[in-house]
Order: sequence, then structure tokens, then C-alpha cells
Amino acid sequence: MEPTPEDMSLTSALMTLQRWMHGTRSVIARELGLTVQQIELLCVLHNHKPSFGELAGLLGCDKTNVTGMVDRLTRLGLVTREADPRDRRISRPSLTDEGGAVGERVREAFVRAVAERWSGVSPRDRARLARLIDTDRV
Amino acid sequence: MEPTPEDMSLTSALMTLQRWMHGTRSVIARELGLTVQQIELLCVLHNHKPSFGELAGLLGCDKTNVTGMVDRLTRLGLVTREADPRDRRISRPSLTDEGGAVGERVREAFVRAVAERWSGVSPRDRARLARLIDTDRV
DNA sequence: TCTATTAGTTGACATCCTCGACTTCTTTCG
DNA sequence: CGAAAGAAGTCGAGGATGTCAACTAATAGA
Repeated sequence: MEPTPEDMSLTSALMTLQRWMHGTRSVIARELGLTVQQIELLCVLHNHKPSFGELAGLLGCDKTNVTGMVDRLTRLGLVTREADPRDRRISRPSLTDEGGAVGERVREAFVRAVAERWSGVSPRDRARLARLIDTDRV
Repeated sequence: MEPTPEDMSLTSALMTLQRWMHGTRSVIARELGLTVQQIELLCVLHNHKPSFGELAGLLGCDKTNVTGMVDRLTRLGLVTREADPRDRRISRPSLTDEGGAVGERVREAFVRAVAERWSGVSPRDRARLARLIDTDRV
């Protein structure tokens, strides 16, 4: 399957987008005194109680990594471990009230940044963009 | 500026995309025995000889960080420091032949992954997607 | 039951990231 | 010109991230 010119320009757009997202997330994290990975974890835990293994999959990192991340966020009072009543091996990280509030601020800030970056694009095109991005996911 | 429903679904699409890109880049890096940041650096240096400070800006990290990253890539034979003849404070990291070849493989792999992910979308829509992503950059 | 598998943790080690302090070189301005 | 101010890169300390192999505890399967 040969890459077409459209694939090339799409790739280049994605690289630019990648840098923009990284920068945006860094700023948001820094304002809250957290790391990018930590705010990502808080967002993933929104309305969601995965096990450590599932959480690792969602974050795209090793499960041995998640242990330490949850430890540090627990120390900050943002996350707790909840036991699974059906399987005593499993414990499910979940947000504390404060962790939920911080996650909410993160999502708000990100939506605001997105709205601002695409403010020159019509709502119709923004919806189209969202559909095109997620196309093969559906 | 209130976020609209379009902004929300765009944000959600971007978060999914972010995870896909992270996973894709991790796989590419791992296959080459490098880290995500290292392949990013190799890509940024393609046809480009920034100073350390400019490189830090492009990578979205601190310049004190770049010193170590360039050191490690130099040890791997992928990057060298070139002196700037106009200003002796400045040295410009640049790709060795091998570094250029590795960067080329990274770009190829990424384009292939992009082409595959959006293979269900018409070339016309892929071009439209690229334009919409980069809209306010132009 | 007895074995194999799964979930989470730990320790070792490399990398990433940030901060403040430092050296060297360049620019500015008195 | 020469001293002060600024800019570029480096270094060291310290925390966070990421990977690997090895480990414990609990469950599932034969």
C-alpha cells in the first residue's frame, strides 16, 4: 500500500497537531502542579473504574508503571484504591472528590483550548473534523 | 466563550487520537530500540539544523534537557554537534548519515500507520481532514 | 487437589524533565 | 575601549516516567 500525497499531508498535519497537544497539555498540567501523565490518568478515571491492568492499557504504558503513578496521586489525595468484591486480586483506582474536581478543571481547560484553536472553523466543519478523526474507530 | 457540543465531540475525538498517536509512536520507537522522545528529535532534525534552544522549543521541553538527549543520541552515532561559524556560543545538533536513515524509517512507518488508520476514508476526505486539522496554522 | 494463569507489587536501571547555578561568548552602552 | 548585561549551552540534584525480571497472592482449570 503506497502512501499517497494525501497521506503525506495528513501525516504532516498530525505531527503539527501532536506538538500543539503536547504543549497545551503541558501548560494545563503545570498550572495544576501536575505532570502530563498525571492529568491524563485523572481524565481516564472520569466515570470509569478500571483495574490496574486496564488502566495501563488505556494509558498505553506498562502496569508496573501504574503502581507508582497511583501511589503518587494517592499521596496527593487525588486517587484511592478500591477493592473489587468479586476478585481479591483486583484493586480499582478511583478518583477522590478532589481528584474529580481537578480532572474536571483539566477537561474544561482542554475544551477551552480546543474551542479557541478551531474558533475560525464553522461548527459544521468542527463536527465534520471530529467525525473524520474518529472514522475508523466507530 | 462557551464550549459548544461540536467542541465537546471534537475534544473527545482528539483525546482518542492522542492515545492512538502515543501508542503508534511507542511501537515505532520500540522497534528501533529508541524512546518516543528520541524518534521525535530525529524527525525534527530532518532538513533542519536548529540551535539547542530552538530545538528545545520545537520539542516543547527545557533546553537543559536537550543536552542529555543529544548526548545519548551522539553515543548511539545518530547525531553530531556542529559548530556555528558566526557565534561560538551556538552549536547545532544535526543528523549523521545513520541518524538520517533512522529518521527516514520513522517517518515511513508513521505515514504507513496513518494511511492504514484512515484507509476507509476517501483521498478527498483525507485531504479535507489535513486542512481542517491545520486550519488556524495557515 | 494441584497446576497454570492472572493481578498487582517491588527493585534495578535508564531516560526524561525541571530547577538553579555556572562558564563562555556576544552585545550594549557609558 | 571596557565594564555590565544578556544569551547559549552545560552541569548537578532531585523527582517522575518507563521497562524489565522476579516475586506474592488469589483465581481458574484439569
